[in-house]
Amino acid sequence: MSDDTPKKPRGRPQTLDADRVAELAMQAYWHEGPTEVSINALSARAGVSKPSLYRAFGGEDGLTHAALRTYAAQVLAEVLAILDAPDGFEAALEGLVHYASESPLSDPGCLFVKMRAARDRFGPQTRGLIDALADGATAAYAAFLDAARARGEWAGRVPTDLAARYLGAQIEAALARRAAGVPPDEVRAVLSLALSVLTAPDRPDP
Amino acid sequence: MSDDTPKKPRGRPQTLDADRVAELAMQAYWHEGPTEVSINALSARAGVSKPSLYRAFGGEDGLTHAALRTYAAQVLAEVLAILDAPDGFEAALEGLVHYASESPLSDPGCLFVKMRAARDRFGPQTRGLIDALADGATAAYAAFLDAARARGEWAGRVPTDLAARYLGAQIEAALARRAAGVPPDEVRAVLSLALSVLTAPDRPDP
DNA sequence: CAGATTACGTACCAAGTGGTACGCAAGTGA
DNA sequence: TCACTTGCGTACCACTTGGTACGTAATCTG
Repeated sequence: MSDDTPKKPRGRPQTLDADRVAELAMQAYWHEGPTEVSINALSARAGVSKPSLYRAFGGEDGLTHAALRTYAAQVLAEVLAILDAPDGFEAALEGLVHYASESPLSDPGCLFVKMRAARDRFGPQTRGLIDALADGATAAYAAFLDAARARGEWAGRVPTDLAARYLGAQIEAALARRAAGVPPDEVRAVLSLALSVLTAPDRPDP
Repeated sequence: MSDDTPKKPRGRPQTLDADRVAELAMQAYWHEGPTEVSINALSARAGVSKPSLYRAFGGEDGLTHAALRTYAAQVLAEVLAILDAPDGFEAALEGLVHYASESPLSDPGCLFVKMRAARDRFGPQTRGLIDALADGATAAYAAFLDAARARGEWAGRVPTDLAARYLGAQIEAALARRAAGVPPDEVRAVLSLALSVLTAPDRPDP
């Protein structure tokens, strides 16, 4: 309760809704590819002048950062929540497969995957966020696998950290193929086959 | 023997070596990414004027087409030759894994994969070549698997065409991860794990 | 009301993009 | 020698990119 005074600002009232613009930018980057959408086009589409954009986000880096932040809060969080599903290991895996191959949510691919692929086109803020999200994702995968192993639902002989990386790589590849226009059934077939490595029992040693 | 006369051309002699320029363009696109290299930069680097480039290749589409053509003849052909190795199925697979994960040849990734990912940034010629090469690759994979099955070296229960798509997808993903800077050992570990689906014996039905 | 303060958009900037008009050099044939 | 043909590069084109200088409109304080 130190700075509780909601004193009105003095000058002209602000009419730009930064959240709305960030959301719009996210959609554009997501569906059309982050390298395909220019600031010029974006400001025109949002009905906002370019200087206003720069005032609100401080440049392209700030804009891409805000867009990715929005995407993470809005989409990635929901996806990672699949891992905490109460139906057990195989059900969570099935949820992941569904998300990455068939869900209309990822029909245009995944903004995070796309931005990760074009990582060095972005400024330092955005790069930092990309890296942080990547770390968070693999950590979440690892925790998921650890928990499953502890609960006895997963008995794979593959080390947990390799399995986590594997899981991440396969999901990412599926999302990339999705964005490239591969039909969902095919993406699903390939992804299921790949993940069967985790669910299938080990081959007996000869 | 209809047009056998090697009559000298009439005008100024040509000094531009189109093959050399195509090779140079291929290297640049390959190592720096096909969308990162502009015609301006390329013509400067090749010590050739821009109009000369346009005369020789007829525009950006022609240039990217020539570069990819060069890459296909020079690199992809050699890679596909791995599939015909006389040491058998597993050896050929091992060769593929080595190529896609550790070989310095694919340290900068694969130009074909990169161009396929940015497919719709290119003109019709280049797009056509990309599609043709993609079809050729999956056909080669399918033929490889068919032959292995016929020879009795592969007894996987997975249908051949799915296995071919799977193989292609995994190789492509490995090359993409390679280009993204993932360390070779990690790429290899993930790729080997993925391909173990093909080599491991089937799980017995319960 | 006057003056300070703030956010707004017009109109610009330099740099880079793919692409080309055109004059000139370097040869061949008559 | 002289016309003709051909390849070459300078110097430009229109357009897009990310980014900004600056005048002005809208509000609060005095």
